[in-house]
Amino acid sequence: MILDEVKISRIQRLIHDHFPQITEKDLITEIATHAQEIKCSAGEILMDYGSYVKMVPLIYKGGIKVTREDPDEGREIILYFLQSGDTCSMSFSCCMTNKRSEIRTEAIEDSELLGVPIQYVDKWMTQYQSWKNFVMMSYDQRMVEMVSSIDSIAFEGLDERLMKYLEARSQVIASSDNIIAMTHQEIANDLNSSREAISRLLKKLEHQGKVELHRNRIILLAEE
DNA sequence: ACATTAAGTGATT
DNA sequence: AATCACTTAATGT
Repeated sequence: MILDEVKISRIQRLIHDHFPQITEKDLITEIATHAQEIKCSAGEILMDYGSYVKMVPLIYKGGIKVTREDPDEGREIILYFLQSGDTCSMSFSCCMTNKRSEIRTEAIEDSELLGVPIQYVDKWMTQYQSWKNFVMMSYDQRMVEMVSSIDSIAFEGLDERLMKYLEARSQVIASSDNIIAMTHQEIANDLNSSREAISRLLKKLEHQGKVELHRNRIILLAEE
């Protein structure tokens, strides 16, 4: 079918543009043939705590936040953000071991991704060097982020965590100009803190000239 | 003009 | 630093 060929070459381009680590031509063709194009809009939950994972996502557009949740009293804490070029490492370990998801992933803006069925994820590991590298690299990257995330929680004050959060957030969102469209309450939820605390810290950051505050939106000002 | 919701503030623990 | 109670301000109808 001509349509299929169009689809395949489109996906090949996507991989080429967003996943330069993946190099083998055969591999790219395989991804293009077997992967599913998935689109989701902001706010959609892609994977929830307890659900089985049957796809590994290759994100090429948008932003996704990965959170851990306390089942009692819906407290939530950010683990990391995913954006174009990223994949969810947790999904590897989940689908390899056929365990339920320990995390929740939620689109924070309209996102697009390629879903690779798990049987191929496994198969390509032994077959393609660059796939193996890609998987290992993303594991490594995520581990580093997790460790630094744990550091922030354990050793840093809320103020530093907030600043990091804002920076991470503005990176993920393809912001026209560092505008973060969120309420203080939403940020507080992500950081497992209270709205008032966030408001006060944001005020401090504003006095330091690091942000500009408006209703429903925070503008991150460039550092000197 | 009014209601609703976001944000700011002070006091309490 | 969390929570409460309250005020002030922005926004939608």
